[in-house]
Amino acid sequence: MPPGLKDVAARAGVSIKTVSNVVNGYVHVAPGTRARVQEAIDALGYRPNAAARQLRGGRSGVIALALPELQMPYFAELAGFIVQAAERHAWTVLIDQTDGQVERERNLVSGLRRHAIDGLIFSPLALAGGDLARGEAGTPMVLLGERVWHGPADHVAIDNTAAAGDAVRHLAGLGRRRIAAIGAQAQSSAITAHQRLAGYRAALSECGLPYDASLVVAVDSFRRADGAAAMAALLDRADPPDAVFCFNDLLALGAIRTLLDRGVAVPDEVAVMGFDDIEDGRFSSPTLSTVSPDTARIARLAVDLLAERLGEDPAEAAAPRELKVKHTLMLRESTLGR
Amino acid sequence: MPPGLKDVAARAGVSIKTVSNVVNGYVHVAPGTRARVQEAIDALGYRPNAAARQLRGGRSGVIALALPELQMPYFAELAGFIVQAAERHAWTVLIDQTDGQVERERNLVSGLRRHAIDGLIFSPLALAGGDLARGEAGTPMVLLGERVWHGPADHVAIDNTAAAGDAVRHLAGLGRRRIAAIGAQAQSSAITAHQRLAGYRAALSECGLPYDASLVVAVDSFRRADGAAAMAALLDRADPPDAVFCFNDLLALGAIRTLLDRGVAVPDEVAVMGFDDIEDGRFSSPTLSTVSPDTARIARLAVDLLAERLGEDPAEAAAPRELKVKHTLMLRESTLGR
DNA sequence: CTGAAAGCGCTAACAC
DNA sequence: GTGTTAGCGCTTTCAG
Repeated sequence: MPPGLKDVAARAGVSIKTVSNVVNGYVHVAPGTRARVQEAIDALGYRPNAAARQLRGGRSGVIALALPELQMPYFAELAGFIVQAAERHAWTVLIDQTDGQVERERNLVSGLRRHAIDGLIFSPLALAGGDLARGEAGTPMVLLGERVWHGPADHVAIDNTAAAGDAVRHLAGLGRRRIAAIGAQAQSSAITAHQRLAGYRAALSECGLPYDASLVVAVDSFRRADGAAAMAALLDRADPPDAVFCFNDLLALGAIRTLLDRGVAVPDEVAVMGFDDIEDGRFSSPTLSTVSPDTARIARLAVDLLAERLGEDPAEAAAPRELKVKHTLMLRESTLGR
Repeated sequence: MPPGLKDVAARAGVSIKTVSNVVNGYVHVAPGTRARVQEAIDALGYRPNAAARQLRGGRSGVIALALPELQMPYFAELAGFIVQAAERHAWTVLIDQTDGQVERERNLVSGLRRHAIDGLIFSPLALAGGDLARGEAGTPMVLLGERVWHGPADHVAIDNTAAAGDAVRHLAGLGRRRIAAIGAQAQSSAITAHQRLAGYRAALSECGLPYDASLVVAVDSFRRADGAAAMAALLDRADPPDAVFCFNDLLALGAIRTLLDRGVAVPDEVAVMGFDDIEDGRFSSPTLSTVSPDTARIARLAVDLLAERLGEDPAEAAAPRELKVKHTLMLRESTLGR
């Protein structure tokens, strides 16, 4: 049985309140008393009981981060940055993996969680906006990605459509004319894929290039293997593309692998762009040109938004806010050559 | 103010205990009563208060996972597997990043945490065994990696020394004679690096190859950039190696990048082995030969060990257990060629 | 099968 | 400056 406040109080010969004061760094404690209490604390190895504190005070000091899967480098990097940012607010981060399943995402958002959290940062994959109109009761949430959600949630995102457009314009600027896209998704709920596809189409027409639906390859998930398979399908065509825009870096890395396997030169014969700017792409061969979303900044903003919400009077809460984060193009060997 | 048990009780016209029974799935509740209570629960949107539950029952349903950094793919993959395994026990996982700093690792282990957890899975990097003799009071811990810890902690690990030896023997079996090592560490606390180095040396002598200290390159951390720099140093020598064993995959991928940059053929001129078998290595060019530790199994075992500890009577706790997990060699292009 | 009441460890009024 | 006391929301004896 771990020692409680009253054990410490007994040993120090003071009241429980005085111990509490010392523990919480209250100012008005006589130095002698403080010392005696501290001694007792150390001797007994006293640690405040987090559950009791929370029951009383209402806050757990824990925020949840819900994301599809830590195994995907982009989300792992994001999670790392979130944990770092949370530290500055003395928060600990709890991880919920949704595997991109609608059901699990729904549960999270509707507050069906077993554990007390002060806030939620949510990176949805499959979340259909409509059926989730009623937000989680009480706990503030910030959404990563475009606003597909019509509850009282803040969100921070880059402009996916514009970013995808930039990538395609870069490819077109290189003189590429048959630009394929890898990463379309069947389910209409895959908002990210839809936005990137929209950007791709917009940029194409803007550059005076025809839209050829057969150059758009759908994938089941955004993994290397999917990218590799999609690229193989593209190469099997009579008229293969001279460039590919992949909706994330993993797809691009998989595509490059297929290209090199088949002896196709990158970028000479086929240029490749990715999206996310994960570490892998900076050391792959060839290094990967990609859209860089400044993930560290996204993480910091998300955590800070949560902090603001927790600081404000719930009665006069500000309206949901949307923060746009700038993206940049990282141009490397997979489009520029060496 | 969220509704409590008593609100539900009032609405259903029963006592607080009956509601509690329904919530906890007690058997002996009259069907009619149950229905009425359930109706009230739904109407009010009642959710049990986790803090109060824990205060009463003692368990939080949360385990902590302490690791150096989610940004490193191996740890991200590990974390993903741990979260998955924890789900099967209805646990949520809370992440603590130590950045490999001794101070932070020490704090974690000595129980200086703000949040209530039922157990801890700890992947130490810099932890010096000696100064940490007294384990965390109460909460069970399982250590990932060799036993450098002399408190009451279980641990699960692969045999690093043997695994490193296997890697080097593979290289020697290919006819390589000047086998370098990248990943030695200055601090004596870096146990993993030491074990892999020991395996390297043992295998070398076993194969009748001389040990040349100048072929062992130390690094600050196990990142791609470090591997790239180390490889560059190796290539600048008068007599560069014909093979490199890197202490993890990131170092290996960095090394390969340098090799290709300099026009050195892999594996023809220099063969490269890594360690960890992260996803990246399966799609890199060339694909990476590596030691595969079966991370999913490690994660599952770690969580199950924790579960056992939590299930047992603390009075008659079993002695600390050590679980060895088998490793395998994944041989790919970076040593075998295409 | 259901109700009443005690108390988990802590904090915050409020006395002294 | 320090002590007393009343709950936070829940589970759990113990009665009925």
